[in-house]
Amino acid sequence: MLDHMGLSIGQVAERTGLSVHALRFYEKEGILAHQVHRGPGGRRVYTDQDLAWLKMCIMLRMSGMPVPEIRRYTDLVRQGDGNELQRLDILKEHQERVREQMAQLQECMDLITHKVSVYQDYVNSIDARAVGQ
Amino acid sequence: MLDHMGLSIGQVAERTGLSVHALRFYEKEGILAHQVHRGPGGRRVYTDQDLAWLKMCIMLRMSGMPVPEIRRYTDLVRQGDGNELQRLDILKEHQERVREQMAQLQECMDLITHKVSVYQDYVNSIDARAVGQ
DNA sequence: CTACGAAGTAGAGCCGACTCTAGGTCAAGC
DNA sequence: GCTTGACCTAGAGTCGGCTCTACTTCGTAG
Repeated sequence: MLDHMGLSIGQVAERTGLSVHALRFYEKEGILAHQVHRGPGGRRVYTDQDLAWLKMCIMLRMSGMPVPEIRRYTDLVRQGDGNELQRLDILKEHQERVREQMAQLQECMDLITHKVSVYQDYVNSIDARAVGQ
Repeated sequence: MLDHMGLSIGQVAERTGLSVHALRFYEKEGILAHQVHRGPGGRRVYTDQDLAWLKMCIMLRMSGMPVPEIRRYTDLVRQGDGNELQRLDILKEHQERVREQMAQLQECMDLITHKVSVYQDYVNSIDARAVGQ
């Protein structure tokens, strides 16, 4: 086992819920802010920062940001100071998309809730009749 | 053009936002409640009910219900009265998933909003400094 | 009578995001 | 010294949901 600082890919998989495959895939896709350090035998050693960054990427993915756009954002961060406005733009755009997505979902939810209550009433009325007999 | 009742596939595509390809695909996948009537030359003629059903399917898809599950639901409806409890189950399950999805999205939204405000403040502070010079 | 546009069918292709396979290295434990 | 298990790489495969292709058939307009 590695010493107390530095996590193996398996440990990161456990902590993030991603598969080791997905972790390697993300790395290949260039969405890790800084190159992952390698330990003996060429094994990946993740820092806590790597973990934190990954967790943010997971949030972005969960909310539907495509991998290539996460890479664009990551690239900006990697390039360092001076491009904060561009980073902000990406985030704001995504924020807008998430907002729309939530509105849509809410609309769907309203419809579903309506249908559920209609069916529930119907089912209840059938039950009541059965009991009454 | 078809007479006032009955829509062509193109008209349905327009009204639903789906492509004609997608409409044929949905039909092949069996997610139309009732078989689409055919007009002269074997062309599809959609009724207003078909349209309404499609719109509901679109809501279910938008909220992430997989096509096979929409089919399961559709099959129940096609089979007619007596299986309302099963329909209700499908809807309730989906409702739960949508609820979870919205909670997740909200979590992501909170993170993004936080990051946006941090970057916004930073960008503003840079601007202020530039103006002050 | 020719051309066009909108429809039809069957089936292949595409895209994104993983997921898995094959074959290999290495350290620890029996 | 052999097995096991976690890791490595490169690249192939999968899956869902369309999307597109190829080719045909109509009905109307020029």
